[in-house]
Amino acid sequence: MTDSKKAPARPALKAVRGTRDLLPDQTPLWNHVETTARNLFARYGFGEIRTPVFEATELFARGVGEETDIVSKEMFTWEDRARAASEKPQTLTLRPENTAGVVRAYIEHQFANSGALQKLYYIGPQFRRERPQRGRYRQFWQIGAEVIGPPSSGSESPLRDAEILEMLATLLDELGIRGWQLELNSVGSAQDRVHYNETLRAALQPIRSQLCADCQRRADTNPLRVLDCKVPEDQPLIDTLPRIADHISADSRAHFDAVRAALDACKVPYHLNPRLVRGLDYYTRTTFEFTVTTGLGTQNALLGGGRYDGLSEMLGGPRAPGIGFAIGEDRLILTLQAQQQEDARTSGAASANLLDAYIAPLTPAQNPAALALARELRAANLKIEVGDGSFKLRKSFETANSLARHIILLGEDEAGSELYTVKTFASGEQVKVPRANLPELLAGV
RNA sequence: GCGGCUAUAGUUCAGUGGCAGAACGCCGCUCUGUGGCAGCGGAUGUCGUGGGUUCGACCCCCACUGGCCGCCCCA
Repeated sequence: MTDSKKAPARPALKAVRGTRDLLPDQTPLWNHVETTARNLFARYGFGEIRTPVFEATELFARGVGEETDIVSKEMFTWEDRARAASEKPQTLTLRPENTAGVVRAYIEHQFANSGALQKLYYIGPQFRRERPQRGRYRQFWQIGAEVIGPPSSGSESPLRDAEILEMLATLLDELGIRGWQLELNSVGSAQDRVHYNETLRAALQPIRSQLCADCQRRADTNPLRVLDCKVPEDQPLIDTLPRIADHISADSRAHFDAVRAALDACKVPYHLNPRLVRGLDYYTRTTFEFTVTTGLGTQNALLGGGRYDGLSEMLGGPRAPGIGFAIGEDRLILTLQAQQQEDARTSGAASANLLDAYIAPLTPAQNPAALALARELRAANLKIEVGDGSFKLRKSFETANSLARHIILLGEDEAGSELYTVKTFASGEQVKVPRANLPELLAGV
């Protein structure tokens, strides 16, 4: 080592803004969420897809929409070097969402030719250059799924919409998320949306001067977003605006009614929200959000999704209607953690994730035997930590008590005999057992 | 991207223009093959970074960076 104060002061290296480390005290919960989701998706016939974390910028520009906030100001984009002088450099982007990538893969691998309905899920990081906040990070994780295929595969069926929603309700229930609410709406077909936009624009003209500054701007740039306004004073006026539900085609209405009928049959509760507008251009017909009240502050949307009947064609592919969703995994975890804290306050119980045993060699001479014993017990699928013979016995006990349910002493007494001294912390009982009986003893509580 | 609040020990947080603090945790001892409890003792640290004001700045001012809250938007 060098002298203590010689090193020149340098700024410490830190995880960059909006990114973070997930440490061992958190990762078990993440793995639990992901395992639960994988098992559930498998039961519904979904297969996993993993697409690249970066794609050609054009994919998102065309898929998500040039005018959306995501594409216009939130993407991490850079220019890749040209490989040859004759080649133009390519503009690449870290994926801000995963649906466009999945649909790109669907087209690229000619899934449509199979004629089959594709059910695909993904779990992975996404990237958006936003101001970080609770429940909003620059690298965040989404668990999502897509159902897509040629119309002949039934991809347009309202049954698919309802199945997705029912699956999500089941997932949140299985994870133990309490108090979730499903917000449901239909924004109509692409054509419906064009017509409704004009209707809305016209209706906004006479009242726009009475609206908040943001809404006055939205009235021009994106009238649909006026419906999303949260300023209390604007609400009475917004309530007078024409509703999407009254301006969608008979087909779209029938589709939406069928989705609702199937949800009712499955007893999935939902809340019709005629103002639910989603920010990505590709959404058509059914749109939805699941919200919670615990742990997320104003970022109360746990997941969102909807139908995207025209996306494949927007990306140059065949007609392939689809529906999908993305769960904000970070937000799901925040909600679960907030719930756990609530529970801890009421019950006071905090369950520790303890190892099965801590092996304490009493002198350095026992270290090799201790490691050999650990190897044997770990092979028997037990969770084991090994101390060091230089530790004082007191320290071994203290360390063992914080890490494990049992301590195994390994000293001169034990070395000669084949009997091991094992103490169980919960009961305070201490016994001597033969080596062969160790796994059974340690596995018990 | 805009506005507000904030940054002190491993952690949670006090603090005053003049020697850097508490609790918990950590280490040691009481206690040399027996932990939890208790007592005693000890170390905590570029006071986020860089400038400025001042005889003197952890404190006041500015900038930057990070975090939190709200807006925008989204998961």
